[in-house]
Amino acid sequence: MSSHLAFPANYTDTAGSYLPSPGARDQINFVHASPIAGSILHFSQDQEIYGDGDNAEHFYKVVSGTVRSCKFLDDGRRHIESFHVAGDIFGFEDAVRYSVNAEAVNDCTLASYRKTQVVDDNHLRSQVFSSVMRDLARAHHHTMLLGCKSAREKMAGFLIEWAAIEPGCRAVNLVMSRQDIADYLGLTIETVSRMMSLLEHQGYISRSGPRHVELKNRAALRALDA
Amino acid sequence: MSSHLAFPANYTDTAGSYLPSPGARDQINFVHASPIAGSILHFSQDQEIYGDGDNAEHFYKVVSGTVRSCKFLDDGRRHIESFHVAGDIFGFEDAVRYSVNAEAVNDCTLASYRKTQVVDDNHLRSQVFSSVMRDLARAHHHTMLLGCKSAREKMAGFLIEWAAIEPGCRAVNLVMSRQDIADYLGLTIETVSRMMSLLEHQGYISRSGPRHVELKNRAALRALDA
DNA sequence: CGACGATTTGAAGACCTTCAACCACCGTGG
DNA sequence: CCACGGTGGTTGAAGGTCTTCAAATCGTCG
Repeated sequence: MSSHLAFPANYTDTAGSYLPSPGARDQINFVHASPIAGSILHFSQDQEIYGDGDNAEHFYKVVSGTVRSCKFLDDGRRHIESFHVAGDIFGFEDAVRYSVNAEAVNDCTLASYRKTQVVDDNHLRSQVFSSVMRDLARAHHHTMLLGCKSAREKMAGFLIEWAAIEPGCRAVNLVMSRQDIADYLGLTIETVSRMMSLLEHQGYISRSGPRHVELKNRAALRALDA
Repeated sequence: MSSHLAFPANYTDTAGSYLPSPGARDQINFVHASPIAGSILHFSQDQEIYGDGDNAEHFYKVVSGTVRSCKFLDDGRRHIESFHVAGDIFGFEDAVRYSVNAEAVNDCTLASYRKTQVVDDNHLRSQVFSSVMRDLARAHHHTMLLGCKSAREKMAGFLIEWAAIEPGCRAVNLVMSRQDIADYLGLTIETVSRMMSLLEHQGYISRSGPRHVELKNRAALRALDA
């Protein structure tokens, strides 16, 4: 990726939401409806997709499952930058090498593309651009969660984020571990756990298993978020 | 911005750094060397450039001065998303309305463009795309600062970020107030002040006035950052 | 000089973390 | 069948970091 990567794209304005995967469903449908320009890959839980420092020749689109982008500090601290769900594109970096690790949160199926493919494929290019804009909006929302929120507000914001993935339904299925949530929110697993219990005690949510949360009062949660 | 915004661009891979304004100098030079496709505007300190919710028809390039993008929460808390310095493009949003406020940190000069201009102007489009990719990388770095760093490390990271703006020189001129720094780092002004004193006491920096900092040991600061 | 805002410093308290123990779930194997 | 061990999650108590509230100092501009 030395110098010129042609990047023409008719991009569709997605009325940018900061929430995960607005339009994710459409994109899933697209994957199924159209021939996929990339090759299909499978990864099992916690498997590395690429590593910080690897050659960033490819980027990926999630067909099914969930992927985390994370970074490790020298002393072992881990920071999760983002989660990618079905329809999301990730790994398209403006650099020779990846700056993060990408790992499968659970078993997942990905379509892989070469960065050079965006030169010829208008539709793909447009999707990549939309994806980058969406990532930017999400990253900004993430900085707000991390920068000026209490633990309870962070937890509420996280749940609202994930509730948006399945818009119809009140139940949120947390596919990631408490450690993943903690490293995403800049908390410890104990605090995450405590905040879950607190939100339940305060009537915001109810739980039927650690990873299955029902939102009892979405409006109130959203108020904590914004 | 209803649906199709043509977005073809030959973008140059800037070997993406997360630090502020890699290539800022080139872009400044470009501003001076080429006819500016946008109209020139001036803003005085603390003046609003646009507000959260305004129509996002335009975007801007900083010619001189510094701009902050920030968001206000209902209860008055403020979060600073990013600072934009000479050469940076900001306000190019994938939505009908801005999601943040943009304000002049100090007196500044901007070039303003309509979003539709990117359709015809290849060079501008390319710059916008590079800018978006750079913003994304910076936002990710910002989430890391906020998410898994102590106050001292945040302060060090911030100084390193600003030192990169004037790469040659050891002295950093902080154009923004302590409150701005605090709202960017998710700290209070008192903590920012204390960390400045601490870093000075520990020999990382020395100060000749509150906003003029000399980095005595850049390598050590960088170690705190990464 | 004097006044005002910005910054620094101090002391007490809140929130989150750390360290530790406990619980729930699940597959294995006796 | 139940005992056992392992993993992931929850809860409790003590401690540390950052915040809050308050006061002092610095800098700038009239």
